[in-house]
Amino acid sequence: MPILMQHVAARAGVSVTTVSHVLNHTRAVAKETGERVLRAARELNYYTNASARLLARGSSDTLGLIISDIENPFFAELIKSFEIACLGQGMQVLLSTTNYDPAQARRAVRRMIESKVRGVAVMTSQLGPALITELGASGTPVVLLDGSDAGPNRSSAKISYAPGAVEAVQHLTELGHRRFGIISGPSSRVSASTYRESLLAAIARAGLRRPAVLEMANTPETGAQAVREWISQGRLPSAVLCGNDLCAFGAMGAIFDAGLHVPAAVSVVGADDIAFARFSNPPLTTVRLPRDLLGRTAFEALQRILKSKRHAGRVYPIETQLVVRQSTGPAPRGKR
Amino acid sequence: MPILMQHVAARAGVSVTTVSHVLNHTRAVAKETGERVLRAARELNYYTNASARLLARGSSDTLGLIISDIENPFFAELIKSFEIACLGQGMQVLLSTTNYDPAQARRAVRRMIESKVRGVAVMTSQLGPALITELGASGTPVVLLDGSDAGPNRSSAKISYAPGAVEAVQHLTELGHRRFGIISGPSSRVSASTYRESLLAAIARAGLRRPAVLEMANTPETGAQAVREWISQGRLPSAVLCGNDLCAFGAMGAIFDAGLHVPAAVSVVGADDIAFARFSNPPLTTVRLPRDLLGRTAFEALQRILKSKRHAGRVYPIETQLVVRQSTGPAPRGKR
DNA sequence: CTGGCTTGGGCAAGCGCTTGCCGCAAACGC
DNA sequence: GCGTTTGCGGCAAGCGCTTGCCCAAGCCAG
Repeated sequence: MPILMQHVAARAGVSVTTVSHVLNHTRAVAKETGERVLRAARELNYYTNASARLLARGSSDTLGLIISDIENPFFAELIKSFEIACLGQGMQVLLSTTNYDPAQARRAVRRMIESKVRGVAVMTSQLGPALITELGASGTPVVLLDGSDAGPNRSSAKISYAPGAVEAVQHLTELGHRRFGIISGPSSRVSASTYRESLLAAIARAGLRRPAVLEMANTPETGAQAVREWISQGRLPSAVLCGNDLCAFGAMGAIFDAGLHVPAAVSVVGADDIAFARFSNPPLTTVRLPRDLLGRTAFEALQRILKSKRHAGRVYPIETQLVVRQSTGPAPRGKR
Repeated sequence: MPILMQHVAARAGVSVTTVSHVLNHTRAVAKETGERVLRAARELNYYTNASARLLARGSSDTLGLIISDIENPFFAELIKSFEIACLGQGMQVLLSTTNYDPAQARRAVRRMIESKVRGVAVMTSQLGPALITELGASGTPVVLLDGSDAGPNRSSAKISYAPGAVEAVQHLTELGHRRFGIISGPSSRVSASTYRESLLAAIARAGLRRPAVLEMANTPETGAQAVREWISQGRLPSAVLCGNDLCAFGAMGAIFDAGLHVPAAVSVVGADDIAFARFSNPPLTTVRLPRDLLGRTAFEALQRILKSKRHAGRVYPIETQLVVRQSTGPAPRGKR
């Protein structure tokens, strides 16, 4: 039913070999012949059969991208920068999400391998080591987000939270804050606990006592819940550091709901710096994790592995940085 | 190099035929044989070659999804609900974005056709009629977002903005507002102009004079710009209706920057009801477009076409609805 | 005139899987 | 006791494209 290469060949009066070569620019063809082929293809509305091509070629021009939750704008922005980088080099992106579900993660990995992607960027730290190993065993180059060691066919982006965490704490102490609170993401997420530890270390180094730490889910709902909890206990810190921006939004909302003002009564710091952070009210001070850089880096890391003879991987450091906006201000008197 | 079906067959002591049938549950096989095959596959770490399978089968279990901008949370949420619906039925999603770029849109469409997806949900109204026709010509079932007529192999979600628009205007007039302003999305987007017209109609029906209309890009930046423009002309409306939530956030930001208060000085209404609308400050009153319903509907529409003998399409109405939160309030005295 | 090169293009063997068709036993029906 | 199911499983022909190998013709130098 569909138009095949043979039809194009017939119409152009050449063999399928020639059609294939013309379509793929894969060997010199007389100008006039090439034009005839192209014209025939256009007139017949020909589409190559991607699977036949892939099967014959044995390798695709696609890179896989595995993320956890597409609803989190952080990932959305990451996807975009990764995609732009790919498209720019004529490659395609095959996206799969895990939604933090191990079964879905397994399927995502299988899909990547079965689709013969050239490499995959695993932009979630949720994918267990077993799955990573599986990818490795299949010989697929991988870029990880968990800062783990690089190796053959494996690179890794190591996000260093320390600089941002230190800046944030310093910023806050300079504003007179002494009583900190941390609303951390779930410890099961490596990124979450790493960030929390960086924060804790920075606070300790500043000579302050250990802050209250609540482990939540990094969602607006739980951010709000954490604040309510503190309030009900009568121990709301004057500065709260959140596991991500979403959580910070929820926290700010709960603070307002309690009749308090940000930053007059309490300062709030987020993490990630998603696009919305600029548009919240007040605009959110946050520890920025450069998503666009991350996407581009993931792509380049993959490219580099693919091009290197020995498929050697590397660790790519990604630095965080504090972005000061208006959700942080001087500590309220007497409450410091 | 990779493990093929023949290897599994050899190890299980059967033919590739049997392996294939076991793996696909496609014909009865002695229990014991089946187990041997499965075990062999597991031990060898076998992965099906997706392209070979697709080529042999001739049809995939994948649905395409084309959206414009993944950074817009509206789409992210749509993707998620579509994906969940697909996964629930054992289908996969192939996502492509256009980024409002015609060239990329072309590539997205080609990719869908070449990948032999079973159907594609075109969740952007940006894809020109030419491309839609192209999809149609290839015999791919399609669900559109533009409310265009249904037909063979083509269904369409018709978003009716009217109910939400009417509710919004009514809500605002009940609060005493008389001077409206509309920050519309670009007329080139069908959805944007449809919404604007619905708003205009509702305002006219309320017996009010034609509001100021500014055509912008539906981004926070341009939302802010629109407000600044009105302020500098000294004609800021008491109620502003925005083309989407992003734009509303920008508008609210600009209003605050001008030292005014939302909703005391001016009421703001968004559109879409993205997740963030609940977490802005004040939480945004907005005309909700049910994304999750949209995603599910798109999936079901495709399924229905695929199952129906005559591949008949339908129009699926999607209703909007006002969600009142705190960015709207009584019109300021003397300014109504 | 001839051997070697270059240019243009066709033949056909795969790529790894699915599936219609068929064969073989054992079980069954009468 | 013999045809007929029934259960199980193999053979091999594709699916539509890519690509190594080969051939023909034209051209130039020797």
